Amino acid sequence: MQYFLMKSEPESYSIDDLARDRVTPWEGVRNYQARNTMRDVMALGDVVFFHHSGIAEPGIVGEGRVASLPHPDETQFDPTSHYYDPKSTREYPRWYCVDVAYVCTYPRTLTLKELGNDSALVGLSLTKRGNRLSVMPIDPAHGAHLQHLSN
DNA sequence: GCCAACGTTGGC
DNA sequence: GCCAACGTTGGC
Repeated sequence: MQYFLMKSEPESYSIDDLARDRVTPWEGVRNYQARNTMRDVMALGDVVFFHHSGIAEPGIVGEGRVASLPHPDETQFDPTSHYYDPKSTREYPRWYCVDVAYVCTYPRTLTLKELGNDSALVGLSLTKRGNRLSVMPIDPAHGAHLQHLSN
């Protein structure tokens, strides 16, 4: 079992939205590295840390689980979608995603600030300066520590 | 709202 | 294939 982290601006999609929906396709990722992680690395049942970005106290707010095999991101085919990609075709889809199922909301936010000061999390790419990846793998030891912190 | 980081685009 | 310009992300 592997650990990953996915970022979202709560204004656009929050952990509460996922709690309500139970499962959602993680659409709208338009970065090749992030796509490759979803398409080639993730497996059913893997743990996903849910990170809120773009707010005063960014941090990890809960957990999800990979709930599907990779599949084409439908929004790339939709001309009315913000994520429409005219260069993508049904035959050769450019963008893939996985479904993410809700697991839990943490009783408190694991703030970026806190995580950046934790000696057990040295090397965590989330807290590296300039990191913009919205989907990233998390080292197993770091993942276990994050779950420990959330209790 | 600023700006660092970094991915993408397009001219050459 | 280089690289400048531009756009986006996201913390602060």
